[in-house]
Amino acid sequence: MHRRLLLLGLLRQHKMHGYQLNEFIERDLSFCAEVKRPTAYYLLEKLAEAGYITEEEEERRGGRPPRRIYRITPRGEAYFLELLRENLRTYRRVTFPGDMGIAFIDALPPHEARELLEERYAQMREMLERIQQISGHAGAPRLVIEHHITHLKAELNWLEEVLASLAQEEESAGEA
Amino acid sequence: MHRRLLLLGLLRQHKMHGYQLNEFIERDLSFCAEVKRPTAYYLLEKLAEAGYITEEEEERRGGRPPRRIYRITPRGEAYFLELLRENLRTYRRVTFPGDMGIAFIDALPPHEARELLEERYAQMREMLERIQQISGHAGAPRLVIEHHITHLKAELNWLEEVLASLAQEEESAGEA
DNA sequence: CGCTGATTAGTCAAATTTGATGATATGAGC
DNA sequence: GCTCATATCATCAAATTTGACTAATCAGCG
Repeated sequence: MHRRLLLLGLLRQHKMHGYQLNEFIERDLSFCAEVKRPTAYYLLEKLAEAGYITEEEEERRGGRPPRRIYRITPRGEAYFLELLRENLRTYRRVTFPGDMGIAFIDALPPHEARELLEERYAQMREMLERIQQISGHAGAPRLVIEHHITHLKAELNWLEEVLASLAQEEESAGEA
Repeated sequence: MHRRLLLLGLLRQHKMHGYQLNEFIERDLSFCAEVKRPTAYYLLEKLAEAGYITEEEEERRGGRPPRRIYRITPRGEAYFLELLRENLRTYRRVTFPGDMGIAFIDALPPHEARELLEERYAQMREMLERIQQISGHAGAPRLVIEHHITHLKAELNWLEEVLASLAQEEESAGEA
């Protein structure tokens, strides 16, 4: 449902055609939202079927696919608020794909595990910097950016501890 | 791929039939892994097709569906290590469904938003406690539990700030 | 001008994921 | 010894998600 909420929330601000919507999501929200192009078109169709948005076809010059302009309806507005309340009210836990590796980390020698996780660590640092850059950039919601910054800092801290404990394992293995 | 890694990782420890696997995932790993029953069966089939695991049918008394025992193969072992290295090496950003609500929080009066988020906050606290309980419980990987604890604490902190800023908005709105 | 690479706009087939369901067995309580 | 709840073992149809693709227009340039 959070994807529908996103689409409705954006259409609520301005009517738009699909491409615009996707551009915006990819450029400004890719750091926090995961909605690929075809998914967005799929959902737009669903939302239109359900009467939450309207599709108007706009003639385009040439043989290019005509673009469709989506606009939220009053029912869509109401649905948006419903989804919004539901979203704010409930906590949905996230799962970290990266945890699966951690769960089986003992399958590798500590030395190798540490090297691999150091690459991961570097990528997390980069991501943090990229997000801190966005801060100025309008279009991205401030609170969400701050959320991701908080989150990434916590992730970095945790990973530092893991790395430290791996270093210790290496040491005691070296002694033995 | 992280789901395949999980299945292979578990089968690497013991051969198992699908039901057992699913039981374990639901009971001990649901806090960190999201793999529903049918998904697991689907992936087991795929892994078997690819030769990473073998399926042996075991006759069951009565008319119950026969259970199939899955066992990892040497190729599966190699594939597991490949997936494990890849998983440890790369950072995959997570997206928070709950951010979509935050992004549009201004659509609600601060007062209502705060009330809703307070419910969310309570659920997060509960989740934290539940995870802290697991700590003793064997079967769940320690590092992953600690990861989630770190994460949840950071989430709680962040949400407290959001709540505080909403309270402030309410106040200044009250004055006006 | 004619070519190349980017941009615009959206579609399709295929892979993945899940809610709902089936059918039997086992155990607890009466 | 009967009934209802729960456990065992999965499958199916339907919804969702995405990688790959089409096909036209446009901007730059030698």
